[in-house]
Amino acid sequence: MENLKTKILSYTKVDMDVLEREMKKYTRITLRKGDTLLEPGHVAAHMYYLEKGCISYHKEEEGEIKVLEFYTEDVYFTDLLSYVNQTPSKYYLKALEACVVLAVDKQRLERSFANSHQLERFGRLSMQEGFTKLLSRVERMSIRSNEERYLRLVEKRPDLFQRVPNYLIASYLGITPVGLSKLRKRLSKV
Amino acid sequence: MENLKTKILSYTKVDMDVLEREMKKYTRITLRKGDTLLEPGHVAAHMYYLEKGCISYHKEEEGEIKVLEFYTEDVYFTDLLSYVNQTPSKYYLKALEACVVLAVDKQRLERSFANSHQLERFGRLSMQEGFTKLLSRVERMSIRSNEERYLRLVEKRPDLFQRVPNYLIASYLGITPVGLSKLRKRLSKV
DNA sequence: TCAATTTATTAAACCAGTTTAATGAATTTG
DNA sequence: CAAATTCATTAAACTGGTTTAATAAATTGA
Repeated sequence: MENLKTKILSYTKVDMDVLEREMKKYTRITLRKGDTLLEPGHVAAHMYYLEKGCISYHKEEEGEIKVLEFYTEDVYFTDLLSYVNQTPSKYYLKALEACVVLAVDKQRLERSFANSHQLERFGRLSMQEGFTKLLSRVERMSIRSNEERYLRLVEKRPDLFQRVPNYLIASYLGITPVGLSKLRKRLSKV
Repeated sequence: MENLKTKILSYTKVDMDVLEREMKKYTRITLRKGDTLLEPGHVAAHMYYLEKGCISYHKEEEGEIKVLEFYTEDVYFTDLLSYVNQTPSKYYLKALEACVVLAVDKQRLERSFANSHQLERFGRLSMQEGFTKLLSRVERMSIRSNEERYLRLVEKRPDLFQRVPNYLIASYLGITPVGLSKLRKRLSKV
């Protein structure tokens, strides 16, 4: 749990005894490639911390996949839309590789926040960080040409191309696998 | 300040004396159409609450406008990327109509959070709400066809079409004004 | 209120990405 | 390890949006 502790402390000071007690609330889950952490119709009851691996946050409708986000090491994630309102999710959280995840359920986490100003503060700041990251994503999505969006992704998250299949990258970029293939070919010619 | 108080209390309980003291930290700013609250190169020093009007959060590069968000009544807003890291902004926050805005500077707000667990909690929950709203935006952006994205916007934020010029709507949707015009014509024919 | 400016529409030529389908490469699994 | 499945590329025909430019409509402001 060292990475998680370090993560929390990177946001704000938390007393060691509080932090140790907090760690006890998390359970470690190991996932094999293809395993599902959340699927449509279910309510997201947990907040997750990704110790190891890569998770896709995506929708599947009419046989089409729409990737909203790829999560990689040392980030918090869940389906926030379902988690916040405790409504059925429309999304999948699926392991793209073998993963190790730390899970804490919402009630417990809320209780921690209520009982400790320090942890509440950590909660606010980590939420803020997630927000700014998503804002960068929107910034990148708002680029009109596929080519520029692709190049930006190569620049910002080069690791994804090693660990995520091409057709999911295409979906993340908002194009078809065929479109991505043509785009790459065009780029390699110049 | 009644709307703002109600907003804060909708997130969590805050003692009246704390709330009243908090209100004193906000200053009311009135903007005329076209006025700028933040421009590129400047650091976002304030968090804002929009009492009245409509604000665009956008970028201007090579004569092209890219709208990331439209803010309307009773939401918090700022350039979070600049605000959080205190780095120069790349964006504009501009009044699309006459606006009334409440502003509080970051230092003061941070001090409030540090001094009051209740306010810290409010900070966390309002950040969470902003996050989920942005997530819905990403969800809508990830729709591939312009037509569906347009119809979704008509459904979700019909008011925007009354108060925002068409070419900004087009930018928000990720297409050109010409493209939007053609799209509307096609839809009206069916 | 009229002139100046900004915004919206239309047209025409063009192009990047889509769809469908086929082939080949790579990965998974019994 | 071979067979089955999944994934990536290519081709061809098509389509929806782009660019550029011109005109019309609406808004602004002197």
